[in-house]
Parts: sequence; C-alpha cells; structure tokens
Amino acid sequence: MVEQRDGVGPRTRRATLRDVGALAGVSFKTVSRVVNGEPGVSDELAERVREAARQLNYRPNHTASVLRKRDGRSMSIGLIVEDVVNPFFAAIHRGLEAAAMDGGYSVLTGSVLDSTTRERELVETFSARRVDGLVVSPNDDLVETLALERRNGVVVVYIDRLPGRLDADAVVSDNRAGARAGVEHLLASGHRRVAMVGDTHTIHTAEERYLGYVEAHAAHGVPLDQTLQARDVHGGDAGTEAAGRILDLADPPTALFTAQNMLTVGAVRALRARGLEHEVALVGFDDFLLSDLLDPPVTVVAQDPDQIGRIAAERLMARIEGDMSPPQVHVVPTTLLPRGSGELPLAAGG
Amino acid sequence: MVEQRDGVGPRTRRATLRDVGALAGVSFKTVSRVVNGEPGVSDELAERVREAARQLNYRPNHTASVLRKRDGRSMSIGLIVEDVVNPFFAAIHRGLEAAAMDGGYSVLTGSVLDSTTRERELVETFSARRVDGLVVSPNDDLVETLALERRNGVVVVYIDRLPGRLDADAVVSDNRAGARAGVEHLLASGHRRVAMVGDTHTIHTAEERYLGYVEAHAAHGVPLDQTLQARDVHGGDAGTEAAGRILDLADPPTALFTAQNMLTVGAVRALRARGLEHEVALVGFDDFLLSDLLDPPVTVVAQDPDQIGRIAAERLMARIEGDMSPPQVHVVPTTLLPRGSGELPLAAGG
DNA sequence: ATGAAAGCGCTAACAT
DNA sequence: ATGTTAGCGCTTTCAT
Repeated sequence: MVEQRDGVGPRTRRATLRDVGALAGVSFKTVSRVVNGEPGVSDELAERVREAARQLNYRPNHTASVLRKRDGRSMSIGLIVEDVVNPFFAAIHRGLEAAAMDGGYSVLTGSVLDSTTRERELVETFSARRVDGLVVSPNDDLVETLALERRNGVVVVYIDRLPGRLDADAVVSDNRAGARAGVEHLLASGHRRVAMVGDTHTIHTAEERYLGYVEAHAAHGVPLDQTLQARDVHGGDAGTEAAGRILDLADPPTALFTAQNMLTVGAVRALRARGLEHEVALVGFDDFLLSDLLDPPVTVVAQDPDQIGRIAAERLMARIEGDMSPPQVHVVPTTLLPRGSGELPLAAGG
Repeated sequence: MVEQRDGVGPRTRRATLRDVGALAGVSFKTVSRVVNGEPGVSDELAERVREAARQLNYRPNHTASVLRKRDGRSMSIGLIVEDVVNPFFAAIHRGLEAAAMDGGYSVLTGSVLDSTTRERELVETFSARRVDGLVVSPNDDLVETLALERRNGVVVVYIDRLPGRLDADAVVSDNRAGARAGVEHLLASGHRRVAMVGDTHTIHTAEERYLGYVEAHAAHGVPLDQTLQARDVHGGDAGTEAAGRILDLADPPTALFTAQNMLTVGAVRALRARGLEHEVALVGFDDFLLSDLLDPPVTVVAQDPDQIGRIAAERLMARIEGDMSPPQVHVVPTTLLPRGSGELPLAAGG
C-alpha cells in the first residue's frame, strides 16, 4: 500500500508501476504497457489497470523512464537569457515555449544577469539535469563552456547574436538591414546629421546595427561624423547621458538613431529634458511596450522575438532528433514602424 | 571508453561514474565519493579521480542521483503563470529564480495563456518530472487538479491570488489596501465622481481591489454611483472601450481608477482619444514600464512582483524541507507613486 | 580508506 | 497476451 498524508508538508511515497500492478493484480510490466499505450494488453486488463492507477493517483516517473530509455532523451530544453524581465527575451521565451510544447518538450529557464559565473553555473546545472538542448545568446566565454557540453551530446542553438565561429545553428534578427532601413528612413526625409547611440561594440548585434547605420549613409552619399556617434553605451541611464551629450553639441544632430531598446528610452528622456522631442527626430531599434503612447509616438525598427523563439525551438528539436546538416543562420526580418518620432518635419535651420 | 563526436548533431554517450573510475583505476564508488565531496578518500586518489573526470568531461547525472536518493528530491520547482511576457509575471519569475538559485533549486516555467487544458497539462508534466514544488496562481479548476498532486507530495505555493479555501501558503499584494489608498488619494484631493474599471470579478484580486474602492468611498462619506463602475473588463481593448463608455456619460467622472495594468493602458488610450488626459485624473493599480514617460505621467499603485517571487520561493523551499506549520498568507505591501495623472487640478465645474 | 552488492522506477529484450 | 530478467547511473548499506 501507499501511505498518503494531506497537508502543506513535504513528500509522501508516490505510487509506482509495481504498486499499481499489485492493486490491479497484474505484473508491473503490464501496467507499463498500459501507461505507455503499448499494444498487447486485453481491454479488460487495461481498464482494471487504469482504474488502479486512478485510485493510487499514479504519475509516471518521467526521470526514471528517461534513465532507462535507449536514447536517453529527457525531452527538456534549457533557455538561458540575459534577463527574463527584458521584454525581448520574455517574448523569445514565450515563442520557444509554445513550439517546445508542441514538440513535447519542457523548458527550463535561467537569467544570467550579467554574471559570467552564473552563466556557467546555469549551463552546468542544466547539463547535469540532462537537458537535450540549450538555447543561448553566445559570448566568447560561453561558447567555450558550451563546447564541453556539446561533446556530451547537448545540442545548442544560438539566439540574438552570432558567435565568432558559427559552429551551431543561430537565429538572429536582420540587424544590419533593419538598422539600415531605420537610418535610411531618416536620411530619405532630408536629415543630414543623424546621430547614433549604440551598445557595447563587442556585442555582435551592436556591431551589425552600426554597420547598417554606416551603409545607410554610404547609400545616400552622406559623410559620417564621428562626433555624432556614441558607441559602447550600455543601459538606459547611460543612454540618456550619451544622447544628452550629443544633443548639447554646438552643431547638434537633427535626428537620432538608437540601436537598442533601453537606449531608445534613454534618448526619449534626454529629448524630453531639453524639450526637443518634437524637434529632433528619433528612430529606435527594437520595439517596446507603449512606444505608441509616448508623445510623439516612437518610430521603431521592430524585431520579432516570438518568431526567434519559435524558430530556435524548431531548429533545436530537429537537431536533437538527428538533423546533421551544416549549421545555419536563420535571419528573421525586422519591420519599420513609422509612428511619429521618425517623421517629424525637418526644421528649416537643419 | 567513451566515444565522442563533434558537430551539431545529437547525443553521444556520456561518461559515467564507472568510466571515470576505470580511467582512474578505482571503483566507481570512490568516484562517487569524490564527486559528492564525501570524506574517506585519500588526497592522492581524489586528485587522480578529478583528473580523470576532467579528461572525460564527466557531468554527474542529476536525475539518476535523484532517483536513487532516499528523499528523492529533484531540487527543481515549477512556476506556472498566465503569461511570461506579462511584465508582472516576468518580474515574479525573476525574483523566484533568484531565490531558488540561492537554495540550489532549478526552475521550470510554463505559460497557461488562458487555456485550462494547458494549465492541467503543465501541472501533470511538471509532476511527472518530479518537481518538488509548484508556484501557481490558483483558480477553482486548478486547485482541484493540484489536490491530486499534493497528495503525492508536491508542495504548492499560491501567488497573486488567494484560492477559495486557503489550503497552502499564498503570497499576494495588499490589493485591498492598495486600491483603497489609490482611490483615497483621489477623494482626498476633492474628487467626488471617481469611476472604476475592474477585471473579471471572479478573480479574487479584482474583487479585493473593488472592495478597496468601496472602502475608500465609505471612509470619505462619498456615495457610490453604479453608473461609474465597469467590472468584468478583461484586457486592454476592453479597457479602452469601458473607460470610453464611462467618459461619454452625460454626467461623467472627474477621475478614473483602473484596477489592473492593461486596463490602465486602455484607459489612457480612451482619455487620449477624447483629449481628456489633462482633464480627468487617473490612478492605476500595478506599475508598468514607461508609465513615467507618458503625458501626463501615470500615477499608480505599484506592486512588488520581484518580492512576491522571492517570498514564494522561500516559502516553497521551507515547505519542501519539512516546514509543517499551518498555511500562511504573505501580504506584500503596495506603494502609491504619484506622478501626475492622479494629481491633476480638479476642474471648477467638477 | 576502499569496494561490492542491492535497488530507486522504469524500459528493453527476451521468455512463455 | 502477459510476465521475467537485466540494467540505465546513481546512492545506500554493509563488508573489508
């Protein structure tokens, strides 16, 4: 018998295949067959087994099953992101979870929070828990850590960024084209002094967006002005400061291109502080909640994080199930959403 | 030997305790001792074992270890929320994860997305994976499903809402006091016609916030006006519509109290559409990103979701580790953040 | 200080 | 159609 106890307290013994078999008067292997829907059990026995399972509130022990199974797949994947609170990663999380669920996989999540120690811990914890695959934003340290796990058969898919050497599938936004489209949008309406505030240049994503900014200028034959470029700016507060510094120049820009979410918000604050939000145009990379409710509504180059998460899950599952084709980069298109801040009339003096 | 293979493809065989033992020339039990930091291994052997483990890139199989262990704890907990993209739940997720990590627990997450089927699936999947505990927002269906798992020893902590019968720990915001404070803030500055837009009344949280609204009126001796109350409003669009209907009344309110995140945003849209954002005051329950950048900045009653997640994790871990005290409700205080929309001067005609 | 044997709950392989 | 045996990688228990 299985002893059970109510209340808030901790575990009691759970029913096993054997317990169910004993109650139903069959061998535990028959129970296993019923539970897994295998053929070769008479309807009558099967019903008796199911009834016994119900009575004992039986739940298959997934981990024991994985341990014994030939392929040893745990049907779980790990998602390691910088911060689950960041809406971009939260949306990736949701897309990934939806696709994973469709494939029968569960999702473990972890936030790195800028700690490389924590990042390594997460990889090791997830590996010890025998996830079949990991979805991560690569950095040089991490790629090295992952190499070890991958030799153990853990499959990896990169998101958001590309690693130095493409040794696995990656799913990224079309950062360069998106940035270029955003900046060209400004140049096309006559702006000639378009400043850029960008994230840490060692981040692949940031570099690509910068190249988009450069390409747009080249395409329009507009020379670049170093004084209008702030790079290696990380976080909202730094964004406010960097944008402010540029706006305060003797020869200020007529438009801003901010290459990341938080930087865009930072720039909005800097513009507000100077009462320039209707004077200086703004295009941001990556959409954010309520961008359309600000005054003026913020024009952005929107990514599709849900889609990134979905595709990452699909690639990962395909790899887990044996796809051995060469690593691919999946580029997810971006969308320019003109809302107002990027379409301000160019002041006569500009 | 352990065969290994590089590349993007799926699993190769992983090294086990036996493999490491074979390479180090000791029994696998000695390896187990070293890996788990148990005493009774000479320094020399221990070093040899560690070297062998490194060479073979050994990772303990956490799931096998759990299976055999006396207490059978998996050191993992499941978080089931409505939607990981919702910033409120995302913040809970982060707080929970931080506390769980400190306790050595991993976190499985799932979004319910308004599907009771999915909710039940998640509970069963997580139970089959032998999570030690679950953190969930209760509803009547779910509480019933959970009862079964709890008899199997899965510990439960409720967040955000209270269940009908308090049969486990719960961590919730001080919804009633928060709502009351928000509404009193309006009444205290002279408003006498304060409308309310609230979520589905069967949700405990929504009901509590409504009671706070009622209490505030009673405390100020202001009679309630049914025509100013829209309840059972779910989601941003419905919020816009409901707020709009009230604003269009012959005898409209001078202030709005919106009892939920998305409803607040909906109300902002309704006010904007009528050019009333500087005429009709607004206080919302639950803070949201960029609320301070809107025009006017939105006054809110802020919750502390990170703290809710943290406390939930701590309660859960305590229960898992044997705390048998009666179920408790942990009430997390809210904070009124006056930003502008709740402090508009009351129009003379109001 | 080290190791051998048993067994956690399950599936695989092989009886009957 | 049903059952028996072995063993996944590990911890427990007991022996040396």
